[in-house]
Parts: sequence; C-alpha cells; structure tokens
Amino acid sequence: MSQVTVTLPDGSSRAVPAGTSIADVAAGISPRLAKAALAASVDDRLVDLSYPLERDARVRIVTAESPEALPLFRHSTAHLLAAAVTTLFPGVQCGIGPATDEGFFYDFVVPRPFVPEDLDAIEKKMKELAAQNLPYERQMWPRAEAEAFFAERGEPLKVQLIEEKTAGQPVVSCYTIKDRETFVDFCTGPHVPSTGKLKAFKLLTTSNAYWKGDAHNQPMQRIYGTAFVSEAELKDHLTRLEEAKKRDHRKLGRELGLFTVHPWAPGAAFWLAKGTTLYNTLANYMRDVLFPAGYVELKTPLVFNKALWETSGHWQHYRQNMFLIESEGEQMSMKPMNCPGHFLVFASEVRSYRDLPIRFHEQTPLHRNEASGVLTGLTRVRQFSQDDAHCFVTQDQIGEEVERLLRLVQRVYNDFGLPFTAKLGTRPATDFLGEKATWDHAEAQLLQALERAGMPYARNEGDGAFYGPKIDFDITDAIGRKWQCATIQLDYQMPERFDLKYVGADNTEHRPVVIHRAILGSFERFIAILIEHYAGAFPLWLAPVQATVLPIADRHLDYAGAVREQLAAAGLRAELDGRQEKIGYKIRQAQLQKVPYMLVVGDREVEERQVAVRSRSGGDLGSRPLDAFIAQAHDEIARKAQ
RNA sequence: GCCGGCGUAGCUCAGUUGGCAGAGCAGCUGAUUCGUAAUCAGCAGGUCCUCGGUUCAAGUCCGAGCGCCGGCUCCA
Repeated sequence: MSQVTVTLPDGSSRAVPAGTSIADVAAGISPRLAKAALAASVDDRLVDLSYPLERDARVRIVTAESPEALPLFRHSTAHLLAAAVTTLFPGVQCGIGPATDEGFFYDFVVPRPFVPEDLDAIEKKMKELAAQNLPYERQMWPRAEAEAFFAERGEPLKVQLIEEKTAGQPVVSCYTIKDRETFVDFCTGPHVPSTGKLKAFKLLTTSNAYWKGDAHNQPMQRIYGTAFVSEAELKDHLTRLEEAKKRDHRKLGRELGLFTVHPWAPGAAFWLAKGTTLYNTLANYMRDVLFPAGYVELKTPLVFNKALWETSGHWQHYRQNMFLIESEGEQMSMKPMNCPGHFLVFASEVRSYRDLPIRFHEQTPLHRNEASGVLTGLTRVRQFSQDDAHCFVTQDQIGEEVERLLRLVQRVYNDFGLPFTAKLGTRPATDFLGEKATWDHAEAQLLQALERAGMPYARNEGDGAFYGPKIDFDITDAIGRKWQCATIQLDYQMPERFDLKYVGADNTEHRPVVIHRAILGSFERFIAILIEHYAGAFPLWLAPVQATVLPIADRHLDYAGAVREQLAAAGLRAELDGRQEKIGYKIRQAQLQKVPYMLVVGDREVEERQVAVRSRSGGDLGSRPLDAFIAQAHDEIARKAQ
C-alpha cells in the first residue's frame, strides 16, 4: 500500500498509508487530540474527520479551540435543526442552512408557518438527537442518483441546487445524520463528527424568507438559532441579547423623554425637548469640528424640480424611494440627499483652483420613502438629517483631503469613545464607470492617505461604488455590535453630469473630483446608536439634563432656585425638582432619568453656601462650593469621552 | 412591498367558554417638610387601533385597512 506524507502545523511530518482518515491521523498523534478533533484543515481546505488522505498534504486538526470551530458547530447545528424538523414535520422541504455571524438559520417549505410552540418542540427534539450522539456521515453519491433521490422525496429545491452547484461532477456530496431515514442533505460540509458534540444551541425566532432571497421565488419559513462551542459562551450571548433589549433606543427614547412617534407620521420622529437638546448638541458639535476644518455650512432647498433628479440620475434609479409632490403641473420631489443641491451651488459661480478644496456641509432634513416594512425606530426612518458634506478637490488634492478626513473621523469617534475600523472598497470587477487608470490613481491616493494617517484598514476588493472607490468605517458599541456610520466616497461621475469645473493655473477649465462624506451618518441613526451604546447614561457633554437640583424641604427652594440659575448662567443644562417629595424619591427619579449629577441642598448647604454633589454612577461625592462643581463640570464636558 | 405576530388608560400589562372595562406606575387633590434609589390617603383617567360583518349581546368571533414588532429585501 502506498504511503502519503502528512505535514503538521509544527513542521513535523509523518507517513501514513494512503486513504488514512483524519481521525486516525489524530489518533496517531495523541489520544487526547483524537478525542478533541472535530474536523481538519487539509491544504487549507476544511474537511471532516472521516476525510481520507490520498496524497501528501499539510494537515491541521480543528478542535474546539480553533477559529474554524464556531462556524463548524453552527452549520452542524443547522443540520441538527433540519433533522429535528423533518422528523417532527414529515413532508417539509429543506432549503439551505448556513452559519451566520450570530448563529445559523435553516429555511423550510412548510404547509403552515412555525409558531413559538413549534420552536420549543423542535429544540427539544434537537436535544434528543444530540443526546443520542448520532454520527454525521459524508457519502459520495452518483449525481444522477442524488437527483433522483431528492426528486422522489419531493425536494425539487435540492435537485435544483445539485444541478446548479455540481454541474459536470460525477458524484455529489451528501450528509446523513445516523442514516438516510433520520436525515440526509445535499451539502459540501464539513460537520462535527457526531451530534453529541453539540451542547450549546438555542432556537431564537422564525421568519419568512424566500428561496435564494428573492421575493419572486418560493416562500419559505426560516428558523433562526444560535450555537456556540461551549455553554458558557451561549449563556454570554443570550445575556448580551437581553442587554441589547434593555438598551433598545425605542424603549429608552420614551423612558428618557427623548422622542416619540405617531401613526400619522410613520418613519419620522417627534423630537421632544430633551431629544432636541441632544440632537442640537450633536449638530453643533459637528459644526464646531467642521468650521475649523475649512467647511462652510449651507442650507439648500428641500423640494426640487424633477429636472434636477433627471440630471443626477436619481429620477431613473431612485424614484420609487422619493416623495413626489406636484405643484402647478410641475413634478417636484423632496430631496433624498444633498449632493445635487451642492453641485448647483458649486456651479453657481466661477471657481478657481485657488478656491479648492471647497467643502460644503449641510444638515437640512432629507426624505426617503422607505418601504413600510423596513422602518425601525430611529435606525431606519423616512425623514432624517446627515452631517453631510461634499469636498470639491483637484485630482492631486484627493490624497491630502482624504487624509484630513481620516483624522477628522478619528477625532470624532474618539470624542464618543467609540472604537472603529476602516474598510477600503476598491473598483468593482464589472459595471464601473470611468477609466481604470483614474481608478488606480484614486485608489493609490486613498491607500497613501490611510498609511499617512496611520490608520489600520481592511481591503474589500470590488466593494467600491460604481462611480468611485470608498472608505467605510464600522464602529463597535459597548456591547460589541458593529455599525457602519462614516463613509468617504470618491465620485468622478456627478462632476460630469453636472458639468462642474474650475479654472486651473493654466487658465483652462478642469473637472473637480467630489468627495461625499459623512461621519455620524444620520443624526437619527447615530443618536439611536449612542442611546444603546451608553444605555441612556450619556456622558456629561451630551446629557440633555446635566444636573438637577434637589432641595430637601420647601424652605430650601429659594436657594435651590438660585443654584439652578447660576448653573444655567454657567452654560450648564440644569433642572430643579421642587416637588414636595422625600429626597430619596427625587434621587430615584433623577437616577432613572440617568441625570449625571444631582445637587442636594438642605440646611447645611444653605448655611455654608454649598451643594452636596451626587453622581449618577459614583453616589454621594460630598459637599463643595457651587463654583467648584461648575469648574469640575466644565472640565468634564471639555474632556468629552476622556 | 412580502411573511408571521401584535394593537386594552400617558406607560407596563391583566381581562376565563362572547355577558356591566381592571391593576401597578405616572397624573390630579389633600396631608406630610423629610438628608442620598419609591410617604400616606383620596380622586380622576377608556373610540378596547379604525371601518365593516356575525350575534339578543363583541375587547373577545370573522373580513378589510392602518400602525407597531421580528425577519426577508433594502440601507444611512
């Protein structure tokens, strides 16, 4: 029998008979590894333990500690789910069941939608199947036999998948759990060796989905679940979901009096007094950041003639998302974005190369007629404002301008204490506009800017917009969720469409490049993220109410009122709780409203002209003169996230 | 827009086989003047989402619409 050479990660190698399985290789290394082995990476391809080694290969055994373990567990659990569903609901058709970032799902064609009781029963069945420690087995079936098998079972979707995925292959890979009767699925694998490995999973929810994600296709019922390598990790994850629910900005937004909504204005927020304060604080913060950075602020019209949208191309491509208005026989539309308005302003006078870069910033409201089903709290709305800006630059200024933008992004997210990562999106493989040389030039400048700003980044090949490359930023909130907010996009197309030009040093007309950019994204969405990030306990500089004065008894009201006035005069947002309630009650209310500082005033404070400071997070901090508190507060506000 | 679930007081939620609309918190009034997370008592508060239907009788059953929630899709 011929031998093959297996090279292990530590560089050592060993010879085994051809056809030896990974499981046997692991067993040959150590009994402990044999027990821990789940799958293997063979020449960087992930395979089952049963995989027979037919030629020399680099082999790395995948255990629960390997990075590949999590998706392996999740996908295997998806199969376990499908096995449970096919057992409990004979006749269902299975779709696909991939691992996702958060868990897994599996799509089924069923006569009726799943209800929560079904999920309980399915999960119970999964646990049973896991307890029986049934083997996953890979079987290579002749393609025609596999197609005939699934066709006969009434699974045309599987037949379709086999036809699409395995064209020209003589055999196809199918997996069973225990045997064909228990469960069989067309799948490339790999899986854990047996169901007993799966100990930490939970079904979460059901939803509608469509075959291949296309609403024209067969409707299916999707079951979502999550799975982890260990039960502790699962528990952590479920705790995190609970935490996310507690932080939900829709709940906190109401409890903290930030915003409300009404059925007569779906997808639009009513900003209440405190929410408006927060909104304006953010808006003015961006102004404070952008003015010194060379931006000017504009206010352009909210409603435009359709001629503008025909010029920009939105009429052709975006009309179904625009709110249309008719006036005196003219077709108008609410603006869904500021860009075209800024182009008109740019074109409204002769521009010199000496004027560039020109940076227009605008915060006026935008309207997008989003489908009713996608509206969610503040994260997806129909009316919103952006910290939007367009920088008009020469070809040669791209790199420097982008570098400035990167530093701006860095500075802003630091002020919020939000970690972030950058992603460079390069030229799409097809359907891009413009010359390759132009793209190469632009991408090179973006890269240089990233290097010079010392900003780590990932490269997303082909992820650029069709009109130019871009850099997107993901922020990570306090409970580990990622949100895309900032974006920097180069645009060579709109300057053409709007015939934008500047006069160069050579006294001829040139085409500027436009950089579209936003840092917060939309104020609405960013506020939602901040609410959830801080769990409603905003840092002092953002808190709608920064301090509340709490008199102990009515005889302290005059002094308390004077304290509040001095706080207000010092530019602090302060309230006075003059109700006839006990101090414990007022403190409780202020804590629930997450007010950063409570200033208690009673006989002692009136006597000594002081305030007793209580912080939201640190409790009673003791008494001090009001001036001392004001100075500390100003310092804390200036430090922002510290 | 599509699939499913939900819609009862300002908020959170009960409401049985169809038979007079309920609680806690919040609010109002009164008492209490109190030292670091809820003082006591009383009162008031309803188009049971809307429209239509079944029924002697509808919060409850049926239909349509609207909104919200979870997804799909899309997206900042």
